[in-house]
Amino acid sequence: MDRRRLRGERTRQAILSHAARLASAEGLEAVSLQRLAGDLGISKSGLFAHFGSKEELQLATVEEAAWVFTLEVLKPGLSEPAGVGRVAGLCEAFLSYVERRVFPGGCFFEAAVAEFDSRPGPVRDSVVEKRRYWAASLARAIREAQTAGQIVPEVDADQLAWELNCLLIGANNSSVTDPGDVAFQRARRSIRDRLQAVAAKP
Amino acid sequence: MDRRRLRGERTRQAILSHAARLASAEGLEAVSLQRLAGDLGISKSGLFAHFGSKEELQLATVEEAAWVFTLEVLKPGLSEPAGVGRVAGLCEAFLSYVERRVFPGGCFFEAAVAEFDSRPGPVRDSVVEKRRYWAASLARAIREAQTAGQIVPEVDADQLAWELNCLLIGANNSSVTDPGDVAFQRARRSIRDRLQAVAAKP
DNA sequence: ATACAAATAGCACGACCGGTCGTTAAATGT
DNA sequence: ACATTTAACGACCGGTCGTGCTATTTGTAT
Repeated sequence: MDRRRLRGERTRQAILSHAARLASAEGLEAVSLQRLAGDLGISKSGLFAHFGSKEELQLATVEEAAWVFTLEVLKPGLSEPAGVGRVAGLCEAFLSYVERRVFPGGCFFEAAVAEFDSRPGPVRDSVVEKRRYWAASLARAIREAQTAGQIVPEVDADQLAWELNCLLIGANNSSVTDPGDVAFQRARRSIRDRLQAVAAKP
Repeated sequence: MDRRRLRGERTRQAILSHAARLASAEGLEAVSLQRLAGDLGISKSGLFAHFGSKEELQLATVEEAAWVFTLEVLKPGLSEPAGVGRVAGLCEAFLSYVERRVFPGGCFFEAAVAEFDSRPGPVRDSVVEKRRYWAASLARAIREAQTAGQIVPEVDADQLAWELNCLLIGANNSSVTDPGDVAFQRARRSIRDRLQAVAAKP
């Protein structure tokens, strides 16, 4: 029946979860089958049987990370009602996701895109697409806030989304380099100021 | 005498130059001795003899990249007289350095820090230190502009430097993902607007 | 021209890589 | 109870990695 593959599905999930967390810190390519299998206490061949190739494992890892990102960032961010609150909510959800170290190495996709940006192939395409979707979500929230009259219509939504995303990614990068939470303070302050500057007068 | 090592010094320079360009695109760890030697038409052991270990090769590569960065970004940026012009000059020099693909994979240090941020060791330390020096240079230029009365004294120089750096790095990241020069347009626009907003009235 | 040291090449090593194989043990269907 | 499918295993393959050790070439001073 449908419960037949339960056992295999569970180990597969465990593999992908661990692979995503590991890859965020050490890179997708650095996660070898041997290392992964050793960490999980299973054999390399047993692990490999779940995926036809290393590339398919990487693809599945990206999908797993996307699922986590949706759950941890997009869902809580979009739970805010449309408007500046939703824009701020998305930003704060991202910062919290980085700060709580949902992935030990910071944002999974920033690490992955840095690793694969100059390496064409399906893995790169998948990562880039996910990243674009995030940027588009941010831009859409800004446009919603404009039609709601909470952000002045003169601002270029895509430009503002790009700027906010730069600050978010900058916080992610700084947080893995600098100690303490100074990076998040800086990002929150910049984002607050930036949103206030474009807020429509009531 | 002192010219005896000329031959060796030249090949060493060729190795490091190629290694830095390669590493910016594919990562420091992905640059294998075999690949490097093959590209340069020399033997692996002949190449290896110039450095005692792979780590020393990586360290030397970082130093080489730092030298290039100084020449291509810091020097032209700091040639502007102190003030907002110097701040803008540093930003523009960085953008130009990325845009002209001095390193094929974009800014060498952004690629390197993303790869080594979660991998303690001398390579990481070196990269982080270089990056910090750049951020400090930017902050110093801002403070100079404040004492020159060209930027209002209320702004937090470190905060502004962090923001500008985020935009510069964002342009670097976007440029390897998105086609065309939209990333640089966005960055230049954001930086111009940001500097105008903090400019002291004449 | 010869001697000598620096620069490079040749070669082999152990470790690890992704990947394939046949086999075993457990779960499932009848 | 038995037959079949699935999950996991251990051994192994060819290849590449970084790294030593030794030979050979090459440039220069005498």
